[in-house]
Amino acid sequence: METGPGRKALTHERILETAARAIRRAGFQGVGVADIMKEAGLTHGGFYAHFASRDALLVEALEHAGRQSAQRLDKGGMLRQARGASAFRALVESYLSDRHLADTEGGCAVAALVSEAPRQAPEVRAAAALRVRGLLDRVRDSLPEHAAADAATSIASQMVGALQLARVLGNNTEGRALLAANRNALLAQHEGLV
Amino acid sequence: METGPGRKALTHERILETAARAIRRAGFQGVGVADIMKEAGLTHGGFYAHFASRDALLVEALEHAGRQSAQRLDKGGMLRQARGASAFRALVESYLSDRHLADTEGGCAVAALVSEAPRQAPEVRAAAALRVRGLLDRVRDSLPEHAAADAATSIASQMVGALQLARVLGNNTEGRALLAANRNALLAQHEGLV
DNA sequence: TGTACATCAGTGAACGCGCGTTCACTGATGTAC
DNA sequence: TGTACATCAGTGAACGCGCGTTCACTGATGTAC
Repeated sequence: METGPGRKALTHERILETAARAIRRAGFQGVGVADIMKEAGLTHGGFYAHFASRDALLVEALEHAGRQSAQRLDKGGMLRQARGASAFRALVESYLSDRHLADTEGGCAVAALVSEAPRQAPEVRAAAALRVRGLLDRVRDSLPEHAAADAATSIASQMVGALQLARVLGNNTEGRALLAANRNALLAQHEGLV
Repeated sequence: METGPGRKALTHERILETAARAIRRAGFQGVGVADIMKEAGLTHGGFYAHFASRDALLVEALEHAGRQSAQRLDKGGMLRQARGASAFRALVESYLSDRHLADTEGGCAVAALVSEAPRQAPEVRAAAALRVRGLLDRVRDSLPEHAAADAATSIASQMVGALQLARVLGNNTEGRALLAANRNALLAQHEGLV
């Protein structure tokens, strides 16, 4: 195992990576400090050498998930755009994909955690609000300049809502149909823009 | 205090009423059996004379919240329609109102609990799926018959997503602006229908 | 009418368990001389 | 080159606490005779 300076930073990153997946999978309240440390291959005692508190971890984990989503969306978007799709179509097809429906753990943190966010400690809630603004920006960036000012807001709301409703219905015909209906409606609705 | 048959049923109802508000306020995992019983004016020991388990309470509480929302929407809708609004406009203005933004506890259970629902026990999750279908039906009923088949799905997704995103941003200018943008977009978009 | 008993909603102490957090310790590495 | 010490990431036992659930009990009411 690597030692010296840099080792702790690597461990820190590993805990964050684990936590970012864990909170999306199980919710803010669904995983404990000990679970996360164990999943990261450590014992729980060392936790407070890395984070001041559980809430501090949640904040950093949200930021980590945000960076990760940005990367993922960039990659997926470029692939789809290489196949000739507009930025907007690429975003919608990626966000409302069956893959994203199934992969809560590796997907958008906003969709995975929105309804819990308002109940968290102020710092955690603030980090979640940042993530919401980030998502709004992403949607805005995918739209052409002449799009209406409110368009990004509506589209983001619909995407987040659709993914969540589909997840409650389940990763089955019913859930996927809800997702497909939203995909079609969004693409048809903004046909003029793309 | 009332006695004899009927007393237990009244208490049961009171626990449900309390629980239905509590889960919307604090989330499925945010309130304990003892909290709810205390809030209902009882001690926690009597809980299992009313419900087989905590999950059984959650199921009944979701159903209760569903009935309550239906009533509330009916009432609000009729008021607005009496003032000349279409059923669709009444629904959108009520669901995406500043009042609903502020009143998580007394509002739509779907918006309050969606992202947590997929993580609950199968029975609870099934009850949540029922509530989602109920919401979809409500939206469908507010639309004229010639509306596109997918319209209700899109609209419900957007409404749920918008309310949640606004709640993360907060009951402030930013949150209310997001709500207003969604209201405007929805009403403008479906102008032909109403 | 009055007494004895059955019913049953609700009480409160207790259970085993897992949580977030603390802390004295270990043991491998880097540094001083 | 070899020895003694400092550093520090990670360990594991322990803490106080609140959870969901159980259960023997209370005490008010309804019923039988």
